[in-house]
Amino acid sequence: MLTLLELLQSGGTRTVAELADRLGVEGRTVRRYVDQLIDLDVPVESVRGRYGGYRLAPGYRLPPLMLSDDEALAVLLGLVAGRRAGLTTTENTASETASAKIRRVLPKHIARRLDTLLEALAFTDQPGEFDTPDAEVLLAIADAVRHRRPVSIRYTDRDGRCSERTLHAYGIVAHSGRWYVTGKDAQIGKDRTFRLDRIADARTLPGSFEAPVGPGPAQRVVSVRHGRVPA
DNA sequence: GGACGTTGGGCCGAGGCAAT
DNA sequence: ATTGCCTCGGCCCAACGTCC
Repeated sequence: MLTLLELLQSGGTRTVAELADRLGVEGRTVRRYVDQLIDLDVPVESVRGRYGGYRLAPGYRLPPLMLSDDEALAVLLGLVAGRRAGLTTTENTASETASAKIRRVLPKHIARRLDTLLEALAFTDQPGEFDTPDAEVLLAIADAVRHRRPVSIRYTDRDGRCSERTLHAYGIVAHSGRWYVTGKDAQIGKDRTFRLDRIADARTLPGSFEAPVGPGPAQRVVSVRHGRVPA
């Protein structure tokens, strides 16, 4: 299947006969492999009729990923722990579907051991009900932090008041199951901390700003939570 | 519209492999 | 040794798209 995926990634539309020849299997087997790739959410498109064949949907360039048993286990446990700690985006669905995909291709003996571990595993913290941030917002702000570019955000505060703000974002912090962004509110000229799940939209703006001196983003958030910096 | 090339899907049998 | 499951190959027919 991975060899088939590599052939399709080389571009163009390829017939079953050509793929079967390259793989050294029968055409019927190629169609079965394609079915399995589609089951794994690989966007393989079929084109009927003369000059038809199989091809990958435009833009799909994810390489075949080979993980050892231990690596797959580590990724799954990380996803489980991240979900439990509230460190997910888009209402947990991306994390859950990623887990399901890896779980689906795990060897049976590893899957059994994983299930055994998850049954025995307990967390000392009580599960929280966290509002997860929008993935697009998270990525846009991360990009603004990295390139020191101002970012325009639409923010709803705890009282439900909505406002447009321009932020010089210093960094993103995950704390107690929530995501925060720290930075200078350009309108009032003061450092602020915003909960990411309360930001509905984020757009990077032209220009740049100087990196602040002093504590990092995490220390700034902790200061906010202890009331030493206006929130 | 018919011929042709191609995919889609069902069915069956052979062979490999693990469990019993 | 037997059984059950899975993969693969072969065959068939239907459906679809293109070409003449």
